[in-house]
Amino acid sequence: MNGTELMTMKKFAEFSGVKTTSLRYYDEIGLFCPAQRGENNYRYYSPQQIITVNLIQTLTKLDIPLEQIGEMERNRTPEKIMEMLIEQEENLDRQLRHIRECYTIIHTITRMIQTGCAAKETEITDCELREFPVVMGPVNDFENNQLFYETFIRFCSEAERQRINLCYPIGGYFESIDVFLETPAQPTRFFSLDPTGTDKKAAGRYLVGYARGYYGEMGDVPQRLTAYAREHNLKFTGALYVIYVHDELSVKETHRYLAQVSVPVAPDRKHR
Amino acid sequence: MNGTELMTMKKFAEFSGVKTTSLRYYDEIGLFCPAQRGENNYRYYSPQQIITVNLIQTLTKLDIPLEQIGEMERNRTPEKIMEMLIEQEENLDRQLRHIRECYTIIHTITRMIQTGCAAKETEITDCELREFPVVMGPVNDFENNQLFYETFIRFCSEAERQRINLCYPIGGYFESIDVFLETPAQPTRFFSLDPTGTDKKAAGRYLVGYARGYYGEMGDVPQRLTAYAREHNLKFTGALYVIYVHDELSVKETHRYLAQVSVPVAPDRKHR
DNA sequence: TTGCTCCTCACGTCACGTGAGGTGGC
DNA sequence: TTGCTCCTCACGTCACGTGAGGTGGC
Repeated sequence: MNGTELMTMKKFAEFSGVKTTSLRYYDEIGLFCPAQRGENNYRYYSPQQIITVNLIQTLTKLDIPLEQIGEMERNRTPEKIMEMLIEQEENLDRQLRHIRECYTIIHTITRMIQTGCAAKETEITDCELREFPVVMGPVNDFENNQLFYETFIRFCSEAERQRINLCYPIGGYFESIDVFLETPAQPTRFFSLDPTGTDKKAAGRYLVGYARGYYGEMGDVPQRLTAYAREHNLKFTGALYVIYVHDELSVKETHRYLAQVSVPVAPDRKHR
Repeated sequence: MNGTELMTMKKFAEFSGVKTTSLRYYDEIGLFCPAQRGENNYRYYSPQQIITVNLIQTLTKLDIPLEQIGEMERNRTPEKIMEMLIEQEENLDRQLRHIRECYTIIHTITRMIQTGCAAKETEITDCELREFPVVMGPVNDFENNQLFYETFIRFCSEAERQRINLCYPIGGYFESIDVFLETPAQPTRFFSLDPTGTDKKAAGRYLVGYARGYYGEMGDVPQRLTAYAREHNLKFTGALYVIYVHDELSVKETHRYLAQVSVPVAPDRKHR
C-alpha cells in the first residue's frame, strides 16, 4: 500500500468501513466519486480517499444532511465550519430536550401503570403519599350538566393553548370531597401529571381507593371512602384527586380503565 | 359539544392539533379511521376520537413507528405496554449516547479549529498546556520508508479494530524530539483527540509551533524549535505531539492544512 | 467452467408534504 | 356564482436497502 494503488469498491468499503451501497449513492448524488472508472465502468478508489469518506462519515454522524455536507465540502473555511458546527450544536440541544421529555413521559406513564397493577382494588388504604408536581388546567364549566369525559374532551382540545402536555397522564381535581360526593363525574379542574409543572399535589396522609370503569364512573368509591373515614375517625382536609392509572394507553376495554382516587385526611378530634 | 356531534376533517384537525395530511395517512394505513364516511366520501370524526389520536401523538413523540403503535393498540395490556416503554427507554439511552458523542466531537473539533485560527504561525511560543485525554494507536511500521499520510491512511483503515474513533481530530506522536528531527513525517504512533480516552497528553510547559502544509510537511518548524530552545536555555523533556488543527474538515487546499507541534521543555541547568 | 464481484435499473422504506384535477356544500 | 373544503391519485422526500438481470475477471 503506497497511496497510489487503486482499489475495487468492495476493498475500499472494507478499508473505509463504508458500505458499498452508500458509496454508490454518494457517487450517484455527486457527493463522493471514485478516483477512477474502469473501461468496464467499475469504480476504483484510491487509498487517500479514505480521508474524505471518513470526513463524510463524521458529518453524517452529526446528523448533517448529505446535501449540506456537499455544500460544506465545496465551500469550506475554518470560520464557516465553526459556524455550522455551532448551528449543529443547537440542533443537538433541541434533540436533547426532546429525549429528556420522552424520558419523563415514559417514567411518569410506567409509574402510573405500575401503581395500577399493584393496586388493591377492593380496599381503601390509609397511607402517606409524596408530593408531586402537576399542571392544573382551567376551571371546568359544566353547562348542560356534561359528564367527565365530555368535558375532558373539550379540555384536550384546548390543552395546547393552556400549555398542557397531553402526553402525561391526566387527572381530575375536585376542590373538596363534597363536590366529588355530589357530582363524581364533574371535576372542578383537570390537571396533567407533568413532572415539570409548578403546581403541586401536596405530600401527606391520604385515603386512597380505586374504581374500575370509564372516565367519570366512580362506582362505590365515594361511599367506601366516607364509610372508611367514619369508621376510623378521620376527617377530609383538602382537595380530592382522581388519576387514571390505566386508561386507553394500556387497556383496550373502556370499562376496565382504572382510576385512583386520593383525598387527604387527618384524625377527627371531635369524635375522640 | 356533547360528545356525539361529528366533525369534518378540518375541524377535527384543529380540535386535536393533528394535521389533515396525517389524518389521511393514518386512515390510509388503517391506524386511525374516521368514525364515519359521508355519502360524498367525506371523513367525519367524533370528539371522543381526540383521545385516541392524542394517544397516537404521544407514542409517535416517543419515536415509536406507526406500525408498532397499531400493534400496541390492537393488543395492549398494562404489562405489555410497560415492557414496550422500557424497551423504548433503552432506545432513548442509545440516542442519548449518540448525542453526547456528537457534542464531544463538535466541541473537540471547534476547539481545534479555534486554536488554529488564533495561532501565531511564525512564532514559537513557550506556554503552559493543560492535560488532555487521547487514544493512542499502535506503533507505526515504516517499512519502505513510507510518509506520514501513507501510514496515516493505513492507520485509518485499522482504526475500527483498534477502537479508535476517527471522528475526533488525529495527531502524530513522536517518542522523542530526535525522532521528529530525523524523520518529521514518520510519527511513532498516531492518536485521536478523543476526550473519552484513557491515555493522556500530560500538562506542563511546552514549546509550541505551527506548520502549514499537507500531512507530514513540517517546514522549518524542527529548526525553529531547536533554535528557540538553544536561545532560551531549554531542554526537551518528553514526547512530541503533532496535531492537525486545520485539516480536510475545514480547509480545501491541502497545502493550507495547519499542524500544531508541541513538545515539553524545562530549563537546561547545564548551560546556566 | 465456476464463483465472485461488479454494473445498472428499478422499486421499497417511512411518515408524511405537495400539488393536480375534480367535486360537494353553503 | 363564489370561495371554501373535501376527495383521490400520484409523485417527492432522504439515505440508503434489496433484489433482478446481466457482465467482467481470475
